[in-house]
Parts: sequence; C-alpha cells; structure tokens
Amino acid sequence: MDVRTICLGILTRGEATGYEIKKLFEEGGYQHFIEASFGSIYPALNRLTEEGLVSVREEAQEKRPDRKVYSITLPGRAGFLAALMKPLPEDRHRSPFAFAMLFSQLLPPSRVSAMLDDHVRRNRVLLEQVSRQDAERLVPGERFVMGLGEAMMTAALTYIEAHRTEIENPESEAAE
Amino acid sequence: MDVRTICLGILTRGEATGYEIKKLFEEGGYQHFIEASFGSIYPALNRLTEEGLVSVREEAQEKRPDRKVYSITLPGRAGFLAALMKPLPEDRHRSPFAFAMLFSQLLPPSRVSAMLDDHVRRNRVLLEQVSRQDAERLVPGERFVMGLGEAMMTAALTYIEAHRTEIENPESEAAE
DNA sequence: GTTTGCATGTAAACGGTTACATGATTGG
DNA sequence: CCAATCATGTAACCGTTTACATGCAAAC
Repeated sequence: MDVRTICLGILTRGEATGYEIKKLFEEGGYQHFIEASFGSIYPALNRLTEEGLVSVREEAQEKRPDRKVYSITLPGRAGFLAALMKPLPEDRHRSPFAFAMLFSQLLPPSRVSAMLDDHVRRNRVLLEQVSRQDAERLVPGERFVMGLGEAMMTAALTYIEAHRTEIENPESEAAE
Repeated sequence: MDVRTICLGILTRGEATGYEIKKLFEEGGYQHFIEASFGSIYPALNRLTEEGLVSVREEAQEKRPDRKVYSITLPGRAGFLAALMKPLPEDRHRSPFAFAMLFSQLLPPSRVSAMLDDHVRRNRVLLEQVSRQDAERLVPGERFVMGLGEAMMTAALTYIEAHRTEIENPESEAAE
C-alpha cells in the first residue's frame, strides 16, 4: 500500500495537513501496521493535488508556520475506493529481531537478553499507544484493527516471556 | 536487515546456492518474518564474494544447470556477528489488509468478507508451513522464532474469527 | 503439450528513507 | 539554554522488486 493511497484514506476522515498525517501515523494507534515519513508524505500530497484527487487550502498562521490543509475531492474518493477494490498487496512483516533470534546460539547471552528486552519494551510502548485510544470515538473498522494489533502484540509478549529462557540460557540438554 | 546480512546468516548453517536460499525463504518456516527475491539474492551473493565474506565453488551438473555453491568465510562469520552486535533496525509490519479494514464502512460488505477470507486463508497457509517443520532438527533459536510466528498468527486468526462480524455487518447500534 | 522445477543473472523502474535546509515559539 | 513542537519541502541515495533472458528435464 503506497503512501499516496494511505494519505487518500486518511483524508476520507476529514481534512488534514501533511504534518498531521504524520502525527496520526505516530500516535493514531496504527503504528503497528502503517507508517510513512515526511519525505514521502509531502511529495505524495503534491502529486495527488496535481492529479485533482485532493485540494489544498493555504492557511497563514501567526506565531506558527503557514500550513496547507488538504481535503479529498470526489475523484479522490472514487480513486481510493477503486484502490481498495482491487487485490491488495500482501502483508509483510519484516523482523530483524526474529532474524537475529534465529542465531541466538552464536551470540553472547547478554546480547540475546538485551535484544529481547528491547523488543519487549518496544512492543509494550506500541500496546500502550493502542490502548490509549478512545474506543468510543472510533469507527468499527478502526476498533477492529486496533483490537487485532493488540491481540497480536499481546500474544507476542506472552510468548516471549514464556520462552525467552530457552534461548537465553545455553541449555545443555532438553528433557523431551 | 538487508539481504546481504540475511544471506550471510543462512550460510552460517552450511553452504548453499542462491536458489536454495530462496527456497528456504519460501518453505523454511521463516516466511512470516523474512523474505527476499532472486533479484536481490544473486547480486548480494556476488558482492559478498568480491568482499571475501563468502567463497564460491562452481559445480557442473548433468541434466541440471550448473550451480554455484556458496560458503561463508571466517571474515564472513566475523562480519555477520558484528552486524548482530550493533543496534538492529526496527521491525516493520506493513499491512495493506489492516489499512483496508480501517475503511470497512466505505466498502461493500461482500468485499470486506472477501478480504477477511483471503487474509485468513493466507495466514493458515503460513501457519501450516511453520507447523510442518520438524522441531527436533531445529536449533533453539529457530524453535523460538517459529513458536513466536505461530503464536502471533494464531492470535490473529482467533481475533479475526471472533470479531469479523463487527465489520461485516453494517451494525446499526451497539449495545454497550 | 504445458507446467513445474532447477539454476543464474541483468537492467530498469520504483518507492521510500535519510539528511539537509529554514525558522519562530513554547516548555522544561 | 536546549529541546521539542509546528510546518514544509528537496535531493541524493538506497535497496528492492519486476520483468526479461536462457534452457533443459521431468512430471502431469
């Protein structure tokens, strides 16, 4: 799912600036599944404007930099819907953490523990950000996605806590 | 985690051809966390060879194309370890599926159901591939990672089955 | 007879990240 | 005083994907 489509989707919820879109990626509770950087958002928004899928309104502000507020247009809505109607790209979960764990026996146990701690910490932060969202305010789709993220991260944390000793201690023999 | 490092890691387990490395990504039980295409594997292997991190042995075969069997060298092992000792890139879970679900109320219910079915099916295939691995043969790190993948995918499937009706039926009112 | 498996590679295109540039204001 | 927040943007770089090229053998 490219940044253009993502921006379009966010704008179906209401107008926003590039800056606000980025914020949403950081604090909206979607962090687990989507993200984008300024370097991709701003060009995407400009291109969408050229193509007439969004419109801009420039707002001068005092004591704050000027902002460009983007709104989705009718062709934009149609284009977004069309994008969701064709086959979605596959999900991809790229995990340097999991990759590294594959080789735990080559690493000093302290390094393995540090990686586990780090991963657990990160996951907990994400989980908190999800649970901080006010469920009342969300549409069913959002509730569903956040619940899914919560379920997956909770499962990961539970699993890690239950099994980390198996790779932290260079076990000699397992009694099976 | 770039393809170079991934190839290096795989080769710590024993020699392999580019083709076999790709296979491993498809059937090794890591699918959930790592993948790479031929277009990135072959150039990576060539570069690693130039840099002396791996060595090649060319094998002529009858009735099969010739193959290049790669082995990791001592500098290669050192380089790999060094890569795992420095801070890992963050995990990223990019999910066009989750993104689309955010907008379920804009879509025809049949489309939402189809997306859910599709996602469930894909997850089940992945899960099967993981459980097909012979745990006896795996090192602890591998068992850990596959168990983690299993836990996360199972949690996702369970969640989806329990909550899909909430976005499949355009609920009028929720009784909270 | 067509698809699948084996096997390696290249080139172009793509999408995205990172770093840089600018600059005022507010909070710690 | 320094860091963070608000706010937009560009350019270089990077790694990867996609499509293409080649070709035989076995299985269906």
